[in-house]
Amino acid sequence: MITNNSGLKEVIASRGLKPTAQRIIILDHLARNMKKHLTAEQIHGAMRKKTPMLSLTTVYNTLNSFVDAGLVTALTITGTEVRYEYTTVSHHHLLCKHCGRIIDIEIQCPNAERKSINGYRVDEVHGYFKGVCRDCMNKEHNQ
Amino acid sequence: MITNNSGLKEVIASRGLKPTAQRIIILDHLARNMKKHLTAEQIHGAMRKKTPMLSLTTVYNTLNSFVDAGLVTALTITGTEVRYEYTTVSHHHLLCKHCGRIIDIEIQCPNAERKSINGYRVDEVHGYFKGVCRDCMNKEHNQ
DNA sequence: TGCATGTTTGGAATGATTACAAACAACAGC
DNA sequence: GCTGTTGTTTGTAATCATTCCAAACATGCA
Repeated sequence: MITNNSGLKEVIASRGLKPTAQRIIILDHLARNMKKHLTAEQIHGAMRKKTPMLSLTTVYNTLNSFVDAGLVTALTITGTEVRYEYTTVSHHHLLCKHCGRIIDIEIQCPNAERKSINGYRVDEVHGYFKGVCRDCMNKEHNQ
Repeated sequence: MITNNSGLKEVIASRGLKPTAQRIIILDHLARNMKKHLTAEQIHGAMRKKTPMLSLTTVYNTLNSFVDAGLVTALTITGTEVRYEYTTVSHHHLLCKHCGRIIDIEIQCPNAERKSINGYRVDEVHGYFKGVCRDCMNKEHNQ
């Protein structure tokens, strides 16, 4: 298996999680597909080729551990399934109502880094838009 | 049944939907519980007392129609179930990770009214925070 | 070597939501 | 007042993402 796991082991351990083989390959896959916002099912499907013994339950367990540890962000935009993203910089998202894609949106947001609001403690900030992406608008236009 | 349905019929009709008895009582219930962010199940449970024949499927159908018509907002914050809100003014939300409540957040947001971003068409803007509400922080503190 | 703890596994269970087909209601044209 | 059409409601069954659970496994420490 050709993997460039440099650092991932340490990243996992630094959050207090055991860097097991399963956790490393899952985080590696997320790191290689940063813009894709994959579902647990998709991750499991992609890993199956190289690691057929990896169970779907382990994928769910691992993703939940990563989210709890603040390593990965869970996006609940669609309402039907959770999409996972390896966290780098805080940013917003757009869900295209036509093709279902989720697109990263780099936009100025004064609330993105807030740690408290009206006396509430804030741990996560999520901003997302629903609309139609450029590709789908062009398709629409050409019909 | 003491209902003040004044206007609801017209509101429903104005969006191109037939103002059936079921639709009116569901919208009435949402209008009376604006801050509660109810689930379909909760709405169905509350209506059952007065209207035992109302089916859960109808509640789902009705809410979906309302959301499609832009009359009601679907909140997919929790990731486990959709919560519905009778739309008035655009605002943000906070999900308390301890008690599970969703709280309206009135906050200045320069992106709340945007109709397009980077060439994408924007139909809905959602901003939400995950953290801990004041009540739960106090409880924590007193332990 | 043996025990303790945390992880993985697969199959079964759960729970929210949708699909489906039959019954129903409203309403236009006759 | 009847009849057909269209959209709505209903209940049950199906779907699908996710979690539960108990057994097998891995790791590391006494």
